[in-house]
Amino acid sequence: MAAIRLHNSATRTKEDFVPLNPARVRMYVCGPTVYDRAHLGNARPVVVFDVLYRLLRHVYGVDAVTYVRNFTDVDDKINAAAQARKAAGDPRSLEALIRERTDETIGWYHADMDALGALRPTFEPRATEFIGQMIGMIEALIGGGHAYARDGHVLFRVRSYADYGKLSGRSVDDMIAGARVDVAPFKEDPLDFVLWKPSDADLPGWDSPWGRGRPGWHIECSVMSHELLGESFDIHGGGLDLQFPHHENEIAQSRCAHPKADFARYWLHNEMLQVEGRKMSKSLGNFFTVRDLLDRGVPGEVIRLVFLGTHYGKPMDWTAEKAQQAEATLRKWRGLTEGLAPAAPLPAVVEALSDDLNTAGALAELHAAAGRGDAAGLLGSAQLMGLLTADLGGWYRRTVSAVASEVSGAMGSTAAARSPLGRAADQLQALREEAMKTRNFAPVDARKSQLIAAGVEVRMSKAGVELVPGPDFDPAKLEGL
RNA sequence: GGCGGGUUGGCGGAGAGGUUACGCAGCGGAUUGCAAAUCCGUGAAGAUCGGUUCGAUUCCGAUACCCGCCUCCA
Repeated sequence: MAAIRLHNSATRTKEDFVPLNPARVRMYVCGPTVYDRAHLGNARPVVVFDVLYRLLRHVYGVDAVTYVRNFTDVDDKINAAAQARKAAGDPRSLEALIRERTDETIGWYHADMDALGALRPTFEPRATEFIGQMIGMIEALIGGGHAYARDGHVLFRVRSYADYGKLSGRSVDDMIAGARVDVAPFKEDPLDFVLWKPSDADLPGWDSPWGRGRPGWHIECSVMSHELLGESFDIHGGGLDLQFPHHENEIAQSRCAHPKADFARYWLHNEMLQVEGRKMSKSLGNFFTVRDLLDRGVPGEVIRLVFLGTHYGKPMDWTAEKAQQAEATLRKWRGLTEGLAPAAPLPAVVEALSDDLNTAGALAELHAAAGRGDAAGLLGSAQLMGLLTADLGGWYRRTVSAVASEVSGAMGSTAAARSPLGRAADQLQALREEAMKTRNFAPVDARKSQLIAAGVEVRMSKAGVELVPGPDFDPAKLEGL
């Protein structure tokens, strides 16, 4: 079995992955703040770490891997959404409105990520379910001299952790010199960050030794990873934008609260997503959600394949052209593998994935397998990457080709039972057989043009007629034919 | 301003100090009533300038350009 090698952000080198316990491989990935639909950028870490999850399950066994991805359901944007509904006259309590909003968003998130073929993590904890443990960890940090309470706030004392900045390659002094943010008066040091902050009456809050309040952002991940994975675990992942300050702060909290433990041993960060060469942003008008793409008819499997074409450590550019190419590739592969049983994943594919998730290299091996006609190997390997699975094949089955009945005489009673596309294929076949006798191909060409105009790909050969609906297929245009 | 990453053929995008990446597009051929699809074959690269080396696109340095983070966006 090829050893897995991963680029560890903490050491900036590619290292052999050696789990603390091969029978219990543990991975934590920072999940979404559930205030709205996931945008396309949110989907990248989901797909990246889904591939890693699948690889770890393949290597260590399905039951040997524990994958935790949290939901952040305490957040000012969530509060704002709930307050807006309350202001609009909703009689329910703020807590009920927040819960409704986060429940709804989590449902969307699950539906959208399922559509990308991402397996559900082993645990998906919500921050609000761990408030008590957060208060406990904050108290421990205060007790250890790593945090202090001021005016209802509790702040982490950054100077108390010597390695602060190590993960992201920053020095505390440089950051203070370049700081752009106004420093709150209750901070001992400009970089100290909030562990707990007070809530007034129209904000959600929990009772604590420091008054009614709510947790800061970073503490939840330290607490939930500790509760579900322990003081030391193997992999911690997330987007590169989280490296600082979020992950830096997580490390500081966790290592100060549990000084004898490693916390996370391998840090993986995926690079950001761009759209047509530019940062995705609302102001540039290129902002869209996963659901937007799915509704526009881009299958989740296509999104997934586009993502896997770029190594996770490099910025990925989403383009319409890539989506088209990916769809063509999947159409071809699904055609090759339809109805087959998957073989074991090809060693070359496992090897590529084991080399720091070289998904682009693995895809090249898939192409090679297709080229040499190893359809079962292609299928098994693709499924290891979450592609060509039964769950993701709906879009393909809906556009599966219609082949004309062998003999024109068979059209009679069976024609009515065939799909519109099947009937069109039968008709074209009949026209063609007639034309082969008369040598007048004009009627065939005319019908062919109509079908192409309806978004259908027309294939004619000695074997017969085959109609394949393309991405622009419009069944309504077949009606009049 | 501080820190980090990147620059590969028409496009996308990998690995490897010396040997074909791969996909799409292009070109040639097979096939086809014509096409499409499919199959076979094929040209094309390594931002710039230096250095190390027998040899670098691959290692080191500089320059240019691009991008990200520093603002509770993955």
